Amino acid sequence: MPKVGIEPVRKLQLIEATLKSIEANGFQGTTIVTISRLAGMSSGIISHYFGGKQGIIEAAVRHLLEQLKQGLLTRLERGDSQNPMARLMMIVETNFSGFQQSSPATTTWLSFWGQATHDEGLARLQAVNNKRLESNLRYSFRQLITNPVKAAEAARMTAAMIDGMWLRSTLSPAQERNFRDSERLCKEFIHLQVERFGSEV
Amino acid sequence: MPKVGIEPVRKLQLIEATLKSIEANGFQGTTIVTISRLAGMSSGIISHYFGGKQGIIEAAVRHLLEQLKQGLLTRLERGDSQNPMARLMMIVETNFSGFQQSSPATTTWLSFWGQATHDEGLARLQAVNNKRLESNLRYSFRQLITNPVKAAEAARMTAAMIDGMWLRSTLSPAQERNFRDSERLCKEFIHLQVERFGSEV
Amino acid sequence: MPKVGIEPVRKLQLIEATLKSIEANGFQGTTIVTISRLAGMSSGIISHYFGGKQGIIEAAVRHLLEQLKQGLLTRLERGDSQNPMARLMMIVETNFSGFQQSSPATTTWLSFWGQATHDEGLARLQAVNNKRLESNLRYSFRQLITNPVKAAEAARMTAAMIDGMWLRSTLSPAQERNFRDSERLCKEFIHLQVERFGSEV
Amino acid sequence: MPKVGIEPVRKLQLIEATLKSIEANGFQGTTIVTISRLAGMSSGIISHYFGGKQGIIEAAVRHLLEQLKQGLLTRLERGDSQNPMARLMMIVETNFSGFQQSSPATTTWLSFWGQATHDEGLARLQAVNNKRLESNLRYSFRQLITNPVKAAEAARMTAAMIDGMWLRSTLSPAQERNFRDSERLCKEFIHLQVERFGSEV
DNA sequence: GATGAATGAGCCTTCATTCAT
DNA sequence: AATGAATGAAGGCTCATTCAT
Repeated sequence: MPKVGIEPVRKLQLIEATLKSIEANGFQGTTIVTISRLAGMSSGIISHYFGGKQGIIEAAVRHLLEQLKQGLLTRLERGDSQNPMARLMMIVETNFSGFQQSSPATTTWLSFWGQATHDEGLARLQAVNNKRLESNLRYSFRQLITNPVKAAEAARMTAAMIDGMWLRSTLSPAQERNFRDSERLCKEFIHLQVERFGSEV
Repeated sequence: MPKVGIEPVRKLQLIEATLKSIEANGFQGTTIVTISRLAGMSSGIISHYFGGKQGIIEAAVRHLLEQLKQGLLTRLERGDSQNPMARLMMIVETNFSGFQQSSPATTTWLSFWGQATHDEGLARLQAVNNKRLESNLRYSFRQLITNPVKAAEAARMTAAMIDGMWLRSTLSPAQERNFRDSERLCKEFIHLQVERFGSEV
Repeated sequence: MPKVGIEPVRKLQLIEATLKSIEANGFQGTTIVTISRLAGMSSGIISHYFGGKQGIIEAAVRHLLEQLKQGLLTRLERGDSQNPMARLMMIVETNFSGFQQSSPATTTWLSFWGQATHDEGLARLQAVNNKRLESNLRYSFRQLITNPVKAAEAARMTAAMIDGMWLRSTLSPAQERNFRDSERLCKEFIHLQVERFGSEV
Repeated sequence: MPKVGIEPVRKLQLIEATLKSIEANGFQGTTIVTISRLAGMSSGIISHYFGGKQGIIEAAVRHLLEQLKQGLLTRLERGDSQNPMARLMMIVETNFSGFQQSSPATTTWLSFWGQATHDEGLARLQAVNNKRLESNLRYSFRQLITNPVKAAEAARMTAAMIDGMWLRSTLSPAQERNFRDSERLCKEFIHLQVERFGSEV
């Protein structure tokens, strides 16, 4: 009798081990062995399930992106997704939520980004994610700012500020990180934009 | 006759070769051999002068940081460094100037950042640079915004927006990069902050 | 009810899959997996039935040798096996018959030979086969050539020519292979030997 | 001061180690490690000088082919190369000379042949060698046998007999190998051909 | 009997480092 | 001071074998 459904389980275990390893050892320090050891499995299993190291790395990125996507969807379901300003706040919160669980994902993301410029597959995933954030923001800004050019610019600036806050926090010494403040400032920036340009109707 | 000062020349040539190699081959694709070949020297020379690969990488980062620092100093000397708003504009311009010379430095920076979270030496250098940008901005904002908390927040937001714009541009497909717009939006954000909080005196 | 005789069937299917795989992927490219997949069975079955990869390879060689042996027997039954010259022709035809069915066996044989010098089991099988060909030829030559030394030498030379023609054809580019000619020349050589030494009675 | 000419020396040492390893361990059993250990060097040296395992294997084959070629040239210089029959004898002797030095080359050749069917580079080298033998034989046969078709066939048959004798000897148990006899029979075959068809002028 | 998930030894390759010259 | 030949540890990958089911 075949163990039905063992494959998805193993894959998830290995992806989580990959993220742990990148957090602990960095992107360069992460090898087939560090991953498989963290997962409590043999080294051969990775090629078995993902075709190779490249495969599991991309799978791990997709996993993180999916989590981010689901995080926003969950927030939208719970809250007042019809209210544009509330939706903007949810977007910000979603993008900072990864920080609340210590710095695991943080380091991982940056490692991926650093790799993306020289890795076709990762670059594409990254580009999709970047566009999604900006387009999500633009959608709501347009409901608050009549001038479409201003709305688009507000979205672009907000996206940049979110990423910038996130990047600078990640690169700061641990004790100086203040994600709460970062999140607050991003939200204030959104309010500022809407106050300034929202009345230009 | 001692060949006075031959060492600094060699070192500079090697650092420039390092940056060229990272631009051409990526961080991973850069090896002792690719660097030394680009510099027209032997592979052993790198350990000789920098103690190892790690050494030349850090030296290259220091070189880029120094260039950034000098870029601002040069602009301040040429322009009206007494005018706070003019000085803020110069800071923005300096941080986007790297882009004007194609994407060499761009890729390099991101590679370094990705590496920094797991590299003591790089992390320290990066932290120093991050603080300098924010403190430079804060110094001028304080002359324009009376409320010191607001001035500090404006500096932090501006720094984040600069880095975020830079990051997103770097990760975007080449044809979509628009550094001019990025620079303009950062400047507009500064004006917006000053308009909004500058009159609160 | 015991499934009598299921094992021989499985074994034959696996041996045929082995030959197919060697033909398609080469000796090196043939793995437990390529074989078992071609046979539509699990990879574990091979160790189960043959004790390991080595086992199924030897079984496949035995299978080919047996086919060769049966090929001659069939020809002898059909033809005039009492006529020494006719029997010699049949031996030649049998040894070239493998070629008529494309190049499958061809590649396989050479792979086995290359392996045989460092594989006890294969070497023994190979030696048996070589001796059989020569002794088969000698038996008929003795009925045509009185001098037993000359008969033995004729057998040895004929065997060498058959193998040599076969080898050179196999190693030639596909378009240059001419098995018909090879077979004809071997037959002519036999006639030449008999003409020359057969009358020495 | 660069060690001028060290490269050819190292390459030759490594090629000889490769042949030794194939003789001792077989083609499959020959690895980067077995070669480099036999050469008394590190494993990295092979990729350093030959670009990889494939590179050193092909270099080894070229080495053997070159030896064969030079063997014939040397014989032709020493003997009466103008005499067609003498030249034919030299060709036979050259092709059996490898045997005199124990069975090293013997095993190696067969390993290469077995590999050639699945290796582009080896196949080409092998084809060149095969053609050379046949064309060398044909050249002399034409001076002895007027009928060009018969001369070509004699060349083809002789080439096949040489290879076949060689192959069967290699695959025979050591004690049964009789290279002297093999060589003699090949020579007798040539005489037989010339006796039979040479007078057909 | 039969499966196929999992193992892990062994392979080739890369590359920072060393050191005799 | 400078070279570059040589090293060998470490990486990713393959694949015959094992074994719980």
